[in-house]
Amino acid sequence: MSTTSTTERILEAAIELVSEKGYAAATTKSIAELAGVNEVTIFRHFGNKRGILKAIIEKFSYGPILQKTIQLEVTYELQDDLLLFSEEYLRYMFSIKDFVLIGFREAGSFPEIDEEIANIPRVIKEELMKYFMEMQRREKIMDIDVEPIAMSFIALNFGHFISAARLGSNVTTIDLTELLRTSVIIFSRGITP
Amino acid sequence: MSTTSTTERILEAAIELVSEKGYAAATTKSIAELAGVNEVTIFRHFGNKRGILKAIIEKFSYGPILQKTIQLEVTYELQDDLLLFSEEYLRYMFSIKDFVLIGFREAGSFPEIDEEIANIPRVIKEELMKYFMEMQRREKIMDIDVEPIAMSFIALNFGHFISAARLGSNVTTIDLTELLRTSVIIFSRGITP
DNA sequence: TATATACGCAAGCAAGTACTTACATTACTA
DNA sequence: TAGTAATGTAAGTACTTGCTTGCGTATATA
Repeated sequence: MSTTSTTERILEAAIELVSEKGYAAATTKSIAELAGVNEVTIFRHFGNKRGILKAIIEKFSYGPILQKTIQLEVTYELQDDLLLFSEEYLRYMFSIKDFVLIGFREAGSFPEIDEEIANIPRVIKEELMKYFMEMQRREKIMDIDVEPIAMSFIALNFGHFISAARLGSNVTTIDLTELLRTSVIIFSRGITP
Repeated sequence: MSTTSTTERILEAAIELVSEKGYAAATTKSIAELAGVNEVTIFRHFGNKRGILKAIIEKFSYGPILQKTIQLEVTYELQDDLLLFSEEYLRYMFSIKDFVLIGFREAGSFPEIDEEIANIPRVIKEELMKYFMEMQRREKIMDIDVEPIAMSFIALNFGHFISAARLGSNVTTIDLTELLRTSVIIFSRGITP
């Protein structure tokens, strides 16, 4: 037997299958098979199929990780800070990539997921706005409403994430770090007074 | 009876249900019901369930991608052009929103969709690159590789689209046109020499 | 040693699903 | 008016799916 707990193995299998095929198409039988567990064991652990997804949501919605991720060491050098943020953001998003995918897929049938997914940009927006306001105080960026600035920067990074995660090299062969560098340069110049 | 053809009514119902619940959860019975058609009629028209989705893919892949705006209405005033492009892009994306959603959901089971979805940014990228190169010739934007510039601008707009389409007002209450204006201003300044 | 806990295995059930077949009905067309 | 194409209706089939039940087995703990 493997070292990880049964519950954990079932969850991992479920995450993989649901993110790949969707909730309905990921049968309890296939999940059990991938987890190397008898199908009955799933029901003993989670009650019913919905229970698996509820457990997945709980597992990922452990928010503090996100909070920690964005609180980086700021130097108040605009370009450096934004690049660091972008890199950290993408690292985080890739670490929860499967969950984001599940979120986009099953939001209709599981409203709780929508809640969690929407929470990510909300938290990030607040943090970014604080940073931009401080930068305005130091007169290092333009003096306009910081919320659309923050939203735009998030949109930019999120766009890169989806592009890399779902389209891969189907659209461009430029690697992600290179793309990030360019877009951060553009954005920094764009909000510098 | 309604004026639209039976085939069309079935397709519309299928698009609505599949984009909302996913392919597996959208049963032929429910599609028939929504279309106001007997279930058997579906099989007479499309052979089997997969046939419906194939028809959906074909229906969308024949539509032109953006097309008109970029080539015809450019003024070579950077900010004006980019804003016009952004608005047109979002209008287009919203018009095929359901299809994009289906694409993200069922790409795993229907590789043909992935092909079509990836085609959208690819075509747009080419168009944008041409424009940026012309702008470089006119010395109106910085002289760096145009591909990452184009990719960044697409990422930015795509991010706004997803944000508006899936998160709605859960993250920000600023309306989309306002957001677009700010992000275009930032981007324009960012690539101006 | 005795008992509880966790899991596997086999069988099965009720409900749903995609899909078929056979026949009746309507509407348009030659 | 006769015939053809498109749809509805009814019934059914083969299969899958989530879930349950009953029982046997291994491991750990008291």
